[in-house]
Amino acid sequence: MPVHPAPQAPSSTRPLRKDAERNRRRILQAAGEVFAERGLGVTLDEIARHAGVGVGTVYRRYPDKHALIDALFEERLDAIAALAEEALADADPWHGFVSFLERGFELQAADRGLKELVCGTPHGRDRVADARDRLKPLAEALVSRAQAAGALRPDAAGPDLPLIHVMVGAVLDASGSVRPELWRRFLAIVVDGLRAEPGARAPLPEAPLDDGELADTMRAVGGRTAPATTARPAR
Amino acid sequence: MPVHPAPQAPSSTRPLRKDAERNRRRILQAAGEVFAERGLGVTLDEIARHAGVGVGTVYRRYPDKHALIDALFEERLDAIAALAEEALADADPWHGFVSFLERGFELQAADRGLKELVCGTPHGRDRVADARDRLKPLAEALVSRAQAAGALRPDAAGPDLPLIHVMVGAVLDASGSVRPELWRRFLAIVVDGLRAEPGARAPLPEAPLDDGELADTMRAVGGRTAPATTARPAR
DNA sequence: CAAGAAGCGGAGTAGTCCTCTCCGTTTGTG
DNA sequence: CACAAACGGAGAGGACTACTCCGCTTCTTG
Repeated sequence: MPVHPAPQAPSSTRPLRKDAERNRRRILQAAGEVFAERGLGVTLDEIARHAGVGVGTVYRRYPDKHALIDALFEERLDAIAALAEEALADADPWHGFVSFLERGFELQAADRGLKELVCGTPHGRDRVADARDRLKPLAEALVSRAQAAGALRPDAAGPDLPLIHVMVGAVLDASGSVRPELWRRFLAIVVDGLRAEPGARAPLPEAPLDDGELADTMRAVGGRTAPATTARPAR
Repeated sequence: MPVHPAPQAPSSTRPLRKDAERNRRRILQAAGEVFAERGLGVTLDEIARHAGVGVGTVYRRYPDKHALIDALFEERLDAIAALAEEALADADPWHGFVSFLERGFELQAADRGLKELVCGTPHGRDRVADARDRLKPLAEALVSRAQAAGALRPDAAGPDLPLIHVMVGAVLDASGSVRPELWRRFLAIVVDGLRAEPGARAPLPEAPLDDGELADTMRAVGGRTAPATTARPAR
C-alpha cells in the first residue's frame, strides 16, 4: 500500500504540487455537493466524476471513503454543537430548546450526508461518536433548563432528543424531494406534544400533502427494501 | 399462524400432490415468520432453508418473490382496514382515532414485513396500492369525526396520518430490537401534539432510553448507508 | 530546458449479495 | 409398478461497490 502522507499537509511536509492542490480542493467541494444531495451512499467514482478527476486521484489523497467523509464533515458537526451552545444562551429556555431543534433540522434538510451522519450511519465512526459525546451534556442542559422554566413537560428527557431526530428525520427523508419544508409541520406537532402546558399553539406550518405529493412521498420512503438485519443476532 | 383459506387453486386444476401441498404450507408459514422478524429484504433462499425445502421448490410454487409476498400479506392488509372500520364504530371519536393508531403500530411492531409494506416499500405493488386506496376514505373519516368532536386539532388532516406512520415507524425500526415498546412513548408525544385541547395528558409511557440502549439504537438507525438515490434503478 | 519526481486517469480486479434456472434424483399416485 | 409430479440445491448471471495498478502527463528544480 502506497504511503498517504498528511492529507492536507499544512506544514511539515513540503507543499503539494500545484495541480495536486487544485484537485484536492475540487474533490472536497465535489464531495460536499454530492454527499449533500444524494447521501453518503454515493460511490467515490461518482464524486471523482463530479470533480472532474479520476478515481485514482481521489484515493491517492484520501485512503478510503471514510477518510474523505471525516475530512469533510468535521466542521459541520462542530456547527451542530455550536448550535446547542447558542440555544443554551437564549434568554427564553423554551425558545432556545425549540430553535435548537429547528436549526438542527434546517442543517440536515440542506445536507443529506450530514443527516445520515447524525442519524447513526456506520460511516461516522470516531469523529461522530466524539461529536455525540460533546453534544450530550448540552442537550441534557437544554432539556432541564426548559423543564425548570415550566415550559417543557417534565416527563421528557435528554435521551428523547435523538429519537425525535430519528422521527422528524424520517419525514425529511420521505418528503424531502417532494416538499422540502414539510418536516416543519411534523416537528411542530411533536413540539406541541412536548409542551408542558398547551397555552399558545400556533397553527401548523406547511399545508398537508395533497394526494399526488403523498403518493410520491410514500414511494420514496422504502426507496429499496431494507437489507434485512443480517442473520447475526448481535454484534 | 392464521387461517389458510382456500389455497389458490381450489377449483379448476387438480389438487396438488400431498407433499406439494405440505410444502406450500411450510413455505407460507416460514415466509410469514422470517418476513415478520427480519423484513422483506430476506432472500428466498433463506425462507426456503427456514421452511426446510430447496429454493427450487419455492420458485415452483411462487414465480417470484413478489408473488409470495402478495399471497402472504393480502389478509394482513385487510386487517388494517378492518381496524379503521372498528375505530370508526367507536362511540368516542377521539378514542377511536387514537386506538386506530395504537392498534396499527401494534401490528407493525409485531411484523416487520408488514411495516415495510405499509411504509411504501416497492415490493407492495398493486395489492398494497389497493389497500391504501381502501384505507384512505376511512382515515379521512376518522380524522374529521375526531375534529367534529372537538378533540383533534382542526389543522390536522387525513394525509398527515401516513407521515405519522413514517415518523413513529422510524422509532420502531431504530429501537425495535432494543426496546420493542418504545414507540408508545413517541406516539404519545405525537398524539398529545395532535390534541385540540390539552386537558388531560397522561404521563408518557415507557421510560426514556438509558445511555447503553440509546447507543444500540442509534447504531441500528443507519444500519446501512442508504443506497443514495440512484439515477435510475430501472425495473 | 531537460530529467526525474509527483501526480493523474480510469479500466480492471476482487468481493459481495441476490434472484432465479436447470436437471439428476426422489416421491406419490392410479 | 410405471411414470408424472415434485424436489433440492449448485451455480449461472447480473448488479454494484471499494479500491488498485501502471502507462502516461504535468510540474518542479537545478
